[in-house]
Amino acid sequence: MLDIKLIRENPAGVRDRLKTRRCSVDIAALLELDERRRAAITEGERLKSQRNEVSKKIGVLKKAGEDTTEIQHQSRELGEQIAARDADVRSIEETQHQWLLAIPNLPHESVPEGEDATQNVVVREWGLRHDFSFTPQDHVALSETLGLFDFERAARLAGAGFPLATGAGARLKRALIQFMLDMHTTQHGYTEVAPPHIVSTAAMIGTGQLPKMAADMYELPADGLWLIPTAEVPVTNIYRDEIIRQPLPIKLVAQTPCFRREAGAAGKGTRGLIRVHQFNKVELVQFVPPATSYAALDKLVGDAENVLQALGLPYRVLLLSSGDMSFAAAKCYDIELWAPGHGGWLEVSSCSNFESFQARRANIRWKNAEGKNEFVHTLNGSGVALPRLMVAILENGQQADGSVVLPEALRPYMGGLERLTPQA
RNA sequence: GGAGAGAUGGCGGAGUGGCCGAACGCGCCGGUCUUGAAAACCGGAUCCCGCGCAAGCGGGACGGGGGUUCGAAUCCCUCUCUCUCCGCCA
Repeated sequence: MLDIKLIRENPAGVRDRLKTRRCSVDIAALLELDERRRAAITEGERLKSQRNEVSKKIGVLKKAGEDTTEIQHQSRELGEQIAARDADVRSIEETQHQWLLAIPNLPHESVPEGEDATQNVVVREWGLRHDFSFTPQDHVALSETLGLFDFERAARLAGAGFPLATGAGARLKRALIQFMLDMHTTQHGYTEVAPPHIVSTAAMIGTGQLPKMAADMYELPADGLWLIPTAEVPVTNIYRDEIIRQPLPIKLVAQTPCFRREAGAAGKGTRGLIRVHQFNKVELVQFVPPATSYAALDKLVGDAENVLQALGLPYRVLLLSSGDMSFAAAKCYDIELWAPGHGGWLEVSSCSNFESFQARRANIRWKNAEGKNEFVHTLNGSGVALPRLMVAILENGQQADGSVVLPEALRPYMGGLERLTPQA
């Protein structure tokens, strides 16, 4: 949520920056509404001040045993006027609040202006995309011969897009989770948390999924709850409505399933594990002092990259253009893995600085150096998402004989196994 | 799911209709004393919003929301959460 004061102080600047993400807001109308809101508040407070005086007088007169019928009548009338003013204020505030909730974050000045993903900027590339002496297979074919996933039978359980890992595939998934959590907690300074996978509407509003993304999420209407689309939601909301007293930054890592309806996304290019309704993801979340949030973002991207480097997988880092960023982000880097069988890059991580956008929605503050309450900056990034990571491991590690050589760093988590071999 | 108890400032804990934003204790900040520290003593400190260049003025907040009343931390309703007991249960 943007600060209405910022909009008031620099309406043209806000409008222009929103325009770079193809969002146009009627700033003038919003400010006019704000004008009305403040006028109603001022008038209501003037009346309340009057009533307070009159009430005080009633107390004094009663104590003196005097008649207060007339003055009580006066106070009651004031009360009625106040109630009317308060109703105005509430209704205007509600309108304004809904309006502000629907406005995306302002892009940071370092974000390249662009219409969409085609204007994203490749910041760096790491690792070698090696040539195969044979035609590389895609992960669906590989996992079939290796017996890692059963896509056919999985459809019986919840339909397409809900993968069923089997045997070494299930173990690989577990090993990767363990491997990544260990790395972030022991090398990057994160504290592991294990949050609920279901959250309230308030939590979804706090991180910005609602009201905009309702159609993309699984809802439990009987309970007013939602399945999380990412651990970002429960983990960021841990500190909702709180003034954080402990020293910042707070760095948390969580591994959870993520549920996404991906409505309308089925079809080509979504085979196997590429785009699924349920997947696991290791998520990094930080609460930092505003002054350090951009340095923290760079470091956060590095934390995710370290996972891929340790696994020896070729990747590239993109700086997203203003038009391609998600609703709440001020700046965002994507990390994409090279998938030779798929023949393209696969996004496995998205690392964003939300500045105070989420903190303002979720009301997360801290005591800054001057002892003043201030909204924190929140960041998060995948570290990393599992299905596409598995795709890359399989497709990059495949051999001519159909086996897959596992990254060395992963072997201790696979009971020393060096390679996945076809089932007899 | 049923019955009961409770929710007050950073923490503990008073306060049951009218200068209560809230006694008191702890903790915190500043000062005096001290070579330094502790102790003791003195002083200070909540947050949100509106108006104002500012000094400041005003409004609101005692878990959330609503109500009664001229006036609510205090009375009523409701929701949430915590605790105790019973039931159910992986």
